[in-house]
Amino acid sequence: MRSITIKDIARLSGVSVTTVSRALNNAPEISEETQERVLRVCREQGYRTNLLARSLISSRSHLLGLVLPELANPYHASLSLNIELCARELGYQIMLCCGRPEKGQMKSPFDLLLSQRVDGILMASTSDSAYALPQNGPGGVPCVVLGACAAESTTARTNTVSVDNFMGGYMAAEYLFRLGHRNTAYLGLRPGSSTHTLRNQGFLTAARTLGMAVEVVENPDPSSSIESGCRMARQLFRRPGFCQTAVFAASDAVALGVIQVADELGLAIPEQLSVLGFDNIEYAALPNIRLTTISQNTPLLARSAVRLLMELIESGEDAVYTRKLVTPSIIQRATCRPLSSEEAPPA
Amino acid sequence: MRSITIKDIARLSGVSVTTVSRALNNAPEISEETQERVLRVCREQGYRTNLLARSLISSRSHLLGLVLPELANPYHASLSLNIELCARELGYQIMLCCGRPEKGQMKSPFDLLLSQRVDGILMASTSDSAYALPQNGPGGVPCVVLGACAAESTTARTNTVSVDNFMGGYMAAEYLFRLGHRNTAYLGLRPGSSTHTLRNQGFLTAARTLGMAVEVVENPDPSSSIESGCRMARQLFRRPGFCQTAVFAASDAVALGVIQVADELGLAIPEQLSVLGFDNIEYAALPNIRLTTISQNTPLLARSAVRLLMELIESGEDAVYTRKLVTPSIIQRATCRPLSSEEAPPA
DNA sequence: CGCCGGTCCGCAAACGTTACCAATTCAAAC
DNA sequence: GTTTGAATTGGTAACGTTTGCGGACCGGCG
Repeated sequence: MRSITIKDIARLSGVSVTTVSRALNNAPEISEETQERVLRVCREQGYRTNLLARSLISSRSHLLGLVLPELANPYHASLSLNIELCARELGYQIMLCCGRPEKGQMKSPFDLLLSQRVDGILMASTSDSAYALPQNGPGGVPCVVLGACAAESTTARTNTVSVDNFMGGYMAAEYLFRLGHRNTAYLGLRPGSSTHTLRNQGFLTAARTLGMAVEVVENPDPSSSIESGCRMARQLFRRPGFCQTAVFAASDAVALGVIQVADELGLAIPEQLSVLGFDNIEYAALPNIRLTTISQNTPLLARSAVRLLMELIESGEDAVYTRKLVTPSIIQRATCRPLSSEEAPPA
Repeated sequence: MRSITIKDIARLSGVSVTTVSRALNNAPEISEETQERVLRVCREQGYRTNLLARSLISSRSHLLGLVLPELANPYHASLSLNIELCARELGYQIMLCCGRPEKGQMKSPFDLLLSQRVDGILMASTSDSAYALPQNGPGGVPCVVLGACAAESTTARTNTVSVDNFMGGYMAAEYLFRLGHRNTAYLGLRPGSSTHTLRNQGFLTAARTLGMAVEVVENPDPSSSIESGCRMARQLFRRPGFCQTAVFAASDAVALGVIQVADELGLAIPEQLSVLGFDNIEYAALPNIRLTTISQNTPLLARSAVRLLMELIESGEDAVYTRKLVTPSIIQRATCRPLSSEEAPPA
């Protein structure tokens, strides 16, 4: 059951192990003839490099650790997938490790990954910051934190890649303005969260520049969900003098709440009200929802993170910390419509 | 930047490397006193075992390869998460590898994983069976195929773990019968797919036993989706003498289509029609859907698969192939209601 | 005193690679 | 004819562990 090694190949093709190694890594100092012969034997025997041994001696494992929060949402799924894909293209494998650091006697994800001698760590941020990175990085290898919440740790000594939430908010306002809307509402997320703050600021900044009115509705709940979207929508619709023709929900979950309430109240979307979301979660694409929304562009996010991590690994740089912002894009579906200029806002 | 090794510890605590090794693996042939001393030095120095070296010599990497299809859906996300969790509890790490075997010059996932010397491979089945396993397993290490479609490869020499689709169909019929329904419909999946066949057979078998009428609607499309659900629903509702009080949709996607069409036609759910799905996809839990459905129980599925793979690894058995079926469970939400016995079916 | 058994420890060989340094050949240059 | 140099190859020491075997020490027994 022993798998065949470089020694076997050497014996079988009548050369030394060194030569076999050279043939495999097509080193310059080997004759084409020998190389071909050796490689043929390798193929015949089904030889496979033992990467453990290679990593051991080169002290580079070409492994990347990926730390995920314990909950499985489509966002993280897509992130993981793209990360793996990009890493593999660049010659790296992904070692998975899902949250829950101190459950029972289990070691923390970081310890495990470091023991496996990963070359770097990619960490999808959790809102639950119960376990953040150890103070000075995970200890020895570079680390990139990835995702929206990463912005919160703006002072920490970490490398982060996240969506540009400010820009997203800005784009939302521009988009609605271009459609002709002049009276809009912003429905927020968990108050104080950086995601909320940035998207809000972006939206308000653009609105101010463009001269577009914004009614801000604060999220009453500690966490934002469809339910809190419902609550905010009801509150908005019942305000005296409600005249908004479009709402920007700071997350798709909130947008779904808005749609639900509008449905209940017989408010037609998009005829009477345009709704714009943020995140492009899977639900948004459902045929009976078709939510127009701002997409985080997970593939790009993933690629940027992997690239950054690569650079850190190659350079060995550990004194300078980078922060990348990825510009989101608008996914046009069916919940926003242009407003002709002579249309009066509803009473 | 060299990380500290067992040799450093040996030097620092004045013993041999052997002794340090024994202390770390708490071998019996070491005095408690020495062990404590060595371990203290390890802690002080922040020593971390180099698993590469350990794996190299023990020829057991405690690594499991996980092969996923290229598309990221919540089902696979949940699966991966649970697999990782379970594996870690049992002392194994997961090495991720996502589909797309022969894109460009990239090596196949299996080659990569085998080069990393994983102890076993877990493969989430794809409907796209373009790349199945190499004929005789992936070559050297045990492999478990996981997921619904796995049933199709019933003759192949593979170990599989999948949900018991027949039982699911059976449970569906029993459930609807117990609610009082006597006239039901079954809306199918891609014709010829094992998932469809088994769920259908299970449903029909139970219905026959119980004496419950079933109107079967075949899926017209090559792949089943919300749209095909819509089509089947329209076809059913327009049949002359339509009298069904409940439909069992063989997947949640199909069920969503049914709900949508019922909505359009003003057919109230669950008042006029009960709808039962299968899969418990994320959408099913949305507050404005609340689909009653049969759940695949991914955590259990994942655990079973990991357990099976472990057994195969430990035993070294490679001549007998196992097939595990996991019983699904019913998630009761809001789309099914009991029918009082005197209620007449709608005209 | 010699022997035995047990407890604790160290030496050195492995695991499958790569890297450094030398050795060999052969042709061209002096 | 000797030197130089390039091209190709081989031997061997690493990398950080684990493991088999043997040695040292000690207490107890005949």
